[in-house]
Amino acid sequence: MTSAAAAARPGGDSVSAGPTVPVRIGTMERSSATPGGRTRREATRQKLYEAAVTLIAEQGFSATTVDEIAERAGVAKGTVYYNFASKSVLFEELLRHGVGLLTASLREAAEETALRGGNKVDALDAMVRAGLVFIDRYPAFTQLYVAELWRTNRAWQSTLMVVRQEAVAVVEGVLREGVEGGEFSDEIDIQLTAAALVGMVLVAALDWKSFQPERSLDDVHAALSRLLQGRVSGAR
Amino acid sequence: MTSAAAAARPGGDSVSAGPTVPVRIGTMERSSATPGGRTRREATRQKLYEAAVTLIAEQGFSATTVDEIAERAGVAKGTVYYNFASKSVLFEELLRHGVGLLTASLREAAEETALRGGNKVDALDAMVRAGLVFIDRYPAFTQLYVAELWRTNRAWQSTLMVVRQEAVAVVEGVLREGVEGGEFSDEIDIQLTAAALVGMVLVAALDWKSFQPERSLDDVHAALSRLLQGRVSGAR
DNA sequence: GTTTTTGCACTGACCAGTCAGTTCAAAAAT
DNA sequence: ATTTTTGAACTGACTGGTCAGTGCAAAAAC
Repeated sequence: MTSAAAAARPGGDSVSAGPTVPVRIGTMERSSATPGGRTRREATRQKLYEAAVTLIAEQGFSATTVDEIAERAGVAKGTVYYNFASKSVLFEELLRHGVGLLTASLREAAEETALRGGNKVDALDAMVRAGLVFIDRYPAFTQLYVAELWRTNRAWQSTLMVVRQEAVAVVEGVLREGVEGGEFSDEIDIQLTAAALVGMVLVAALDWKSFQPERSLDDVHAALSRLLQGRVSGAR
Repeated sequence: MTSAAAAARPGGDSVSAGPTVPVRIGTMERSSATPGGRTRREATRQKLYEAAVTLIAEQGFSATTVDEIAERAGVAKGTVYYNFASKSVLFEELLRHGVGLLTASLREAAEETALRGGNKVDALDAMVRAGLVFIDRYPAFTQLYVAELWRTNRAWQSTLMVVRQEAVAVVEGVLREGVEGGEFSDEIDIQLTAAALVGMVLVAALDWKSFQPERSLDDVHAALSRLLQGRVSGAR
């Protein structure tokens, strides 16, 4: 209710006034570090992310209840609201968190290839692999992300767009450098090609996880590499 | 049947017991053929499909209410339940309807290419175009389909799998024929490659519709053709 | 002693599905 | 030709249940 006002008001009257729901904690908090180095709070949030991501991937956002999330995370419902302002906010931060991991991973793959003196096709290939590794590790997140990406009229729409662009931009960057360096035709449509490549990996990987989960990552990677490098047409 | 309804009824009840809710009518009913040739019922169902597809694409299944669907279709809520057993059933039949259209379109593209004596790459290219045409015409359906495809634990899961397989099988068929005829390497992974191709078109097309809607279909098709035929690497 | 979590009762909005009743055009009866 | 009947199609107020979010005192963790 008036939690916003209470949160905005700095301490002072700690008599009976304050539920003081801290919606957002500062990064430099002095909150005691646990043996693990993380704050207790962070650990709880992580548990909630993990619970939410699988449930929402399976059922969708609206069909997943806060009670379910709390139960699977093994915490009380009140704890969810102590840590997140609302169900939507929990979801939004989960999206940011997840795509952040992916983007970092893609970027690292591209940079590492460059350092090793690989060409742009190598970089693309490394990013395909990084994408597969990510999806292999976080299949539920991927599922949920795909399900939400092209929706409209949702609260977290803008968050999603920002975060999507960060990830796709990494691919576009490699394509652009490839064109500038003469390795790729300058007639390619960078934006559309980037989207198509992402789609290729995304859908192939989801197909892999859904229908042929026994196959190895290397195996799947090899099949996609072949397609990427145009080694499909032409027998042998 | 609960006693509540009977208790609330003031009197003068009808003789026969049955409320007789006809969920499904026989095809040879005396259902009046309207001027359009379609039955009234069919027209109503079509309106409901159209209303449901956009709403669910925007908001998702659970977040879309039956009241909303009825309102947008311009019918009363009861009419929805007169025509469909439940909200899920409406959605399920909508899925079947839509994917049926896509599958037919893909099949036609492949067959027509074969008739014209085209090779398998031509067939693939024609199917890419057919996919784009479909998405161009039914963007909301596509959106909704992608959002639901990899979910688990949902009532319509099995329906979706069946219908997905029908569509993907068309692509797999062309790839298989291509391998058998020596046009494609026999080392390609048919299932995974088909999924990747579908993903390429799907994601590129959704990107097109979402972020560059002003571009023409031909333009987008050209970009994907280039990628499909491996004309990306290699300057010029 | 401060922060975080718990447990649980509570509220109010919202929503899927129901059902008694209405409409109306075609069929049957007159 | 006119009236009556029929029943598929449709209507919308209503119900029973669900769920996001609240409030708070006490416990646990730090």
